[in-house]
Order: sequence, then C-alpha cells, then structure tokens
Amino acid sequence: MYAIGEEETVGDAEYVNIWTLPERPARGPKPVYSRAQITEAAIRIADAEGLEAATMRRIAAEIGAGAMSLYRYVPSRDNLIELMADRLMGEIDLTGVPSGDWRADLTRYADGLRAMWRAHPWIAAVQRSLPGLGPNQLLLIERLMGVLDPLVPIDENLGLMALLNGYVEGAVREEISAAEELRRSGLSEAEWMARGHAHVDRLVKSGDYPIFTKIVMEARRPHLSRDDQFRHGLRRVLDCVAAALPPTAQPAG
Amino acid sequence: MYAIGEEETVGDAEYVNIWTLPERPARGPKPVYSRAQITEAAIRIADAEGLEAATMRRIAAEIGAGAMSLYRYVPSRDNLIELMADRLMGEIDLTGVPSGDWRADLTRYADGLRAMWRAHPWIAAVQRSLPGLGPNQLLLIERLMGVLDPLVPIDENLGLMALLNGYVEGAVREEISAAEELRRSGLSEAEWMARGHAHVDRLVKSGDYPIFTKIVMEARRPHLSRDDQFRHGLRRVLDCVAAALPPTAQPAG
DNA sequence: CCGCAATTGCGTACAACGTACTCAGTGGAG
DNA sequence: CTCCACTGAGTACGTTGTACGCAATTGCGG
Repeated sequence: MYAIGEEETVGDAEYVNIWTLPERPARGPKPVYSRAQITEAAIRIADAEGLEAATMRRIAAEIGAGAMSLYRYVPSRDNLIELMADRLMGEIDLTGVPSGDWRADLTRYADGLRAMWRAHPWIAAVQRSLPGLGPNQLLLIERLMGVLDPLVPIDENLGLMALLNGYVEGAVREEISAAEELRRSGLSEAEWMARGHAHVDRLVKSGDYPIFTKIVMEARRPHLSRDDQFRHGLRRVLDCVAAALPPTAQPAG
Repeated sequence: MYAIGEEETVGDAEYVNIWTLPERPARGPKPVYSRAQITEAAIRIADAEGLEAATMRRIAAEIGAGAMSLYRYVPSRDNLIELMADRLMGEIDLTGVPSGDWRADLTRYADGLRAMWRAHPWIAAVQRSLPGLGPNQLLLIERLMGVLDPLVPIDENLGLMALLNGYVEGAVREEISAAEELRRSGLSEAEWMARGHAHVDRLVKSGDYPIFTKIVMEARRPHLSRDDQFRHGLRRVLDCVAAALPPTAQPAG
C-alpha cells in the first residue's frame, strides 16, 4: 500500500532561497574559500568571456579549487548567478541618496546603472523576472524609491521607476548589442561585418524597407555621441517624471 | 609552409545568419517537416513548460521526428530560438498602421506587445541584444517607426520607441514575474508562498526597509487592476511622446 | 588533553544536453 | 532508365550541472 509518494522525491528541482541560507554554520575545518571570492571569480570570467563561459568547473579552476568544492558554498549555479547579480547592484553608488534634489539623484542612478551594464554586459542575459532580494538590491530599492517617496504615492513611484529603468536598459542594450553579438559569434570583426552587413545591405538595396534604411544610415553616421544621446533621452524621461509630480515639488524648472 | 590556417577550422562557433539561409534548396525526396512546423512545436512546448523544456529531442518528439532530423531544417538551437522570437513578433497585429492617429497606433502596439509577452512569458529569457532581422520583426519596425516618422527625426523616433518598448517590457515583467518564478521553482503554490513570503515577512518585520515594506503592502492589496495600472502608465509615456513632437502635430490634446 | 562528530575539499560518476558523423533509402533531372 | 543530391534518423562524443562518497581536518564536550 501507499507505494505512490513513498519515496518523497516528488519535485525534481529543490528550490533554495540563497538569501535565507547562511554561508557558514560552525564547527569543522576552516573553509578555504568564500561565497564572495567565488562570486568575484565568476564575475571576472563572465566579464571577460561571457556568462556561458562561467561554468562551475571554470570558476573552480579560477580560484584553484576542485569543481565540486563550490557546492559547499553555493547550492546551485542559478543561485550563484543570483549572487553575481546582487554583487553588481552594489556597484551602483547611491550614498547620500535621497539628497533632496530628485533630478540629480535620478540622474546619478541612471548614470550608475548604465555604467554597470556597460561593464558587465552579460547581465542582459540574466534579467530575472522577480527583482531579487539580496542586500545590495534591497539597499538600492530603499534609496532609489526614497527619492520620490514622499512626493508621490507608492504605486505611482513604482511606475515611474519602471519607466526610468526601462529607458536605461533599452538604451544600454542598443549600445552593447553590436559588441555582444560580435563576441557571441566568435568571428573576427572583419568577418562579422562582411556577413552581417551583407544581409543588411541587401535589405537596404531592395527598397522595401525605407524606414529601416533610414535607421541604418543614422546608425552608421550618428548625429550625437553615445553619451549625448543617452543624456538627451534621459532628460526627456525626467521631464516625464516632473510632469507626474504635484506642482508643489518642482525645484529646478 | 603556410601550415597555419591550412585547415580553415579556425573558429569553434560557426556563425550562421538564419535569414540568409533558404529553407529548401531543390532536388531530392520531399521533406516531411518544415521550419514553420518545427518553430510552432517549439513555441507550443515553451508556452506550456518554459523555454528550457524546448530541447531538440523534445521538439522532435512533439512532431514525431527523430532528434537529428531537425538539423535538416535549422542550423542550431540558437537559430531556432531566433525563428521562434520572430514568429512571436508576427502576433502583434499592426495592419493599417500608421493610420494618422499616432496615439491610437502606439496604444494598439503597446497592447499587442503586452498580450504577446503574457502569452509567451519565456520571451523574457530570449531578449537578444540585436533586434533581429526576421520578416515579422522588419515589418513591425517599418510600421511602428512609421507612426512618428515624418513628425520627428529618425534618431528621436528611435529614442521614443525605445522608451515605449522599455515601459511595456518593464510593466509586463512585473506582471508575469510571480507566475514565472513559481513555474521555474517547480513547487506547489502553497509551498512557494510559505517559503518566499517567509523571507519577505522577515524583511518587513525587521523594520529596516520601510519603503520596501510599502511596496509589499501595495503589491498585496493593489489600488488599481493590472489593466488600469498598465493603461495609466502608458498614458504617461504617450504624454511624454507628445511633449517631444513639434507643436504642429497635436491631434488629440 | 582526547576522542567524537561535524564539516571540509575533491575525485568519480551520471544523466541530459547540443550536435557531428554516418548511412540506407528516395525521387527529380538527364 | 540511371544518377546523385537529398532525406530521416541512429549512434556517439564532448560538455554541462551536480549527486555521492571518502579521507582529512578541526572545534567542542568530557
């Protein structure tokens, strides 16, 4: 009787919340490595060769450990990637935010987020659905949402920050797209240009895509620098934010 | 001499542009399957069980083929995913766009994009850096960018559409996050609530994260329905677009 | 100070993945 | 008709994440 369910191995994927799991229990030999060290090594590899190159064996080799040793510190590779993502959030420096000048604060955040993405383009491939609840992420939420917190209701605030995040991510994705695609393909730049542009040129020459053609022309000879383009778009977003604020809180017109 | 490069197998990853590669050459036995059929089967599996479940063997089984047969139609799994993504873009119906009423057109696009994301949440895990140049994507670009094309310069247009896309993606990511996380974890809803919420509750009760606490409270008892929230945010984005247009083109104040 | 038990690093092993290679069979072009 | 470019598919390989087990190490109760 009761043969079904006897084994209790129902779920195949054991879900683990890394933020509830303490790094070190007690007693036993001194650990040689650490979560932080492993996370750092993984980020170093991902920066240099992409996220897919950051395999467990490769990371272990980077710090001079055996492959399975990592599992004494981290439950799974997915959890490690969560740690990596949170570590990256810590790179966005928001000390002193909120300062009282919301426009300056949000600009600083946008610049910081952009810099982080450009330094670690592989973050585009992570992008979890839930925001993640690591210490750095939480601190960031507190500070960023604190900028507009007394001025607008919380749901309005969330919407505006989603808008800001969306703008920055979209803009940076465009910036890093060419470089990332090039790296992923594994081709030399000349070869990649030859293959990729051949198709684009064919589309352009066909005459069927007039607006796409305009985009290509603009992309090949942009009017503004990357930085200016970003600043310009950001100003537009911030104007949008300003419009959503109550009229009593408009420091710099 | 010239030993180096003799083999020509320099790169390990052979980059293939799927859009230049014709599906059928000529001559030989009639193919039993087709790219479209394979793409459709893959999408069906991804919809039901997530993108990671759409393995080559699984897709092949779905259409009753051998695993390796798929490679007669598609060079690699990555290319197949490109096909899937482009197929999804075709779900966004923009016939008759641009219509002359830019606000209506952009609303229709936003609603269509949102519906597509909600129907195929795994698209969040794809998100290539480059936009991709499949037929559906190209058609979408032509129509969407055509909405504002004569009104604003092309680089401005690109920025505004990036803003719109960013808003929709951000909003939908939040909408689907809980469901996706639940599915990925493989737990029952009750179990997931118990584990996930326990951590959130601890953070809330600690008192260290006042703004995070506000967010949680709002999320648990939202003031507006999902749809209303989306509409509200979208209106704000469109107001932002309106502000960037020249004063001569303001049809509906 | 001495064992005991908890915990370490890590070698071995396995299942699942993408996909290279191979080959018998098929069917349009000459 | 013959020919050969093409088909579907079986087998096999390299790489991945990770379960398991074992010898070595160390803090703690006595």
